[in-house]
Amino acid sequence: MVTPHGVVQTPAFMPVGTRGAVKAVTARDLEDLGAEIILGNTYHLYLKPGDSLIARCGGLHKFIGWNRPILTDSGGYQVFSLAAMRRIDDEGATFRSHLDGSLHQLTPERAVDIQAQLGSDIAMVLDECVGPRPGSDPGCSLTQGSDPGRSFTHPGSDPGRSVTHISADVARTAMERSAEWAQRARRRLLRLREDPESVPEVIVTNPGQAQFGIIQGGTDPGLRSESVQKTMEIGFEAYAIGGLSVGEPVDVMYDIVAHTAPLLPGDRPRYLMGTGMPDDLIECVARGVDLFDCVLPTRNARNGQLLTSRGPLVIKNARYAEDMSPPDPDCGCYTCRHFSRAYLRHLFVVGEMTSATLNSLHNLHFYLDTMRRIREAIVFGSFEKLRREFHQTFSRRPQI
RNA sequence: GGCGAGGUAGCGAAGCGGUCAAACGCAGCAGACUGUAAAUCUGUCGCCCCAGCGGCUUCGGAGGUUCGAAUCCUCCCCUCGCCA
Repeated sequence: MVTPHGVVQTPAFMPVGTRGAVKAVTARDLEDLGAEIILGNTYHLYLKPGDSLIARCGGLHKFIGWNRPILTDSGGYQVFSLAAMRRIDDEGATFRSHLDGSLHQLTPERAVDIQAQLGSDIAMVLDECVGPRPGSDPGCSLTQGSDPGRSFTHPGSDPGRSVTHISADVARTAMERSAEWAQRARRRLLRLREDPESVPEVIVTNPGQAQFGIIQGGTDPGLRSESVQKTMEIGFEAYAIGGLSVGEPVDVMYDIVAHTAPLLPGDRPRYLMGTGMPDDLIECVARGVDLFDCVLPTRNARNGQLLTSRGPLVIKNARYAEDMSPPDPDCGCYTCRHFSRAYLRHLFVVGEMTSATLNSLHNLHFYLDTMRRIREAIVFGSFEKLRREFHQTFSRRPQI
């Protein structure tokens, strides 16, 4: 995949740096780990420090000291994850800021403008992501929403662990609206490309920015097909599969990927948004995916879970208190080369910041190395063997 | 030696006649986490078990009052503070 800031080998994994930083690690760490592209978030960077500020500072790459490719998500995921504090209508999404409670409207056009100012190499269109997890009442809150001014839940409240079904209605509405929004986003970007003077309030900091459309449609293959058709009619540099890994059973996710990916152009990267566990990566590569991002390696690292060649390892468990072996004996990362489980457990238990850093370095290494191995296996014809290996190591998690 | 305050589960700390195996916090133990409101959240947390509105032993110690005591009374032990 060729971008203004360099080439990305695919299949690729993008570490998530929502607010302009991959939590707990430095840009140099990421370079050393071999990360070729990272992800940033429109919604978060718009709220702080603001896209205009970043534009005035020369764009996101310069601002964060990362000169390799960046993909920015549109804020579509926040439409989903902040369900309790936003309202959606055809125009766009109105958010109650999670930082200070202020109201903000994110429209498809605005999401394009913000990303133009950020100057990422790949901009995502604003979409409406739906799934079983966040909304307390997904069946209706997705479209109606209550007044975002009053419905304020606190981070700790964790509203939606319970899995409910996404009604076909809701999935269709979200899919159709996403397609409308995609159309508007494309129109906006083309205008910025062709006649930037006509939009003086936007500083385009990366003229070579690509724009990806996003396929929605929930867990219904028919809706997915429709979404592919509508989105490809508009025409984007490439396409992403959204609305998965949002609480549905993993097998359903696999099936939808298997259905959807082959419908997308084979000569363009197919991006599966927000996935997944290590075995999900290889399973979805097998189904045609080229690009991934996921907070799992970094978040789980901070929460004490290491992903290793032997499977998940919860470093905080008491059994590692005096275990002087490395987290993963087969891993060559900085953490595994230098530190023991006993020490890493201690760092976690006492809450040292280094814990987050060392755990994150390991997990990111594991993810990036997994992608390297997948690429090699494809070239050398050992893909199925590698796939079996991952399947055995990360055997199916129990489904709800 | 005198006066005062207090001794509750690993620690801190509520409770002051029944609904108390005892709130809450911490520590401990386990789990969750998938386009990051997350260095977060959830469960568990006296002992036993066939895990139940189950059994057993608890609230410094010993007696007592009461149908019933962590809660009331008596004596004792021990901490801390002030004064000698």
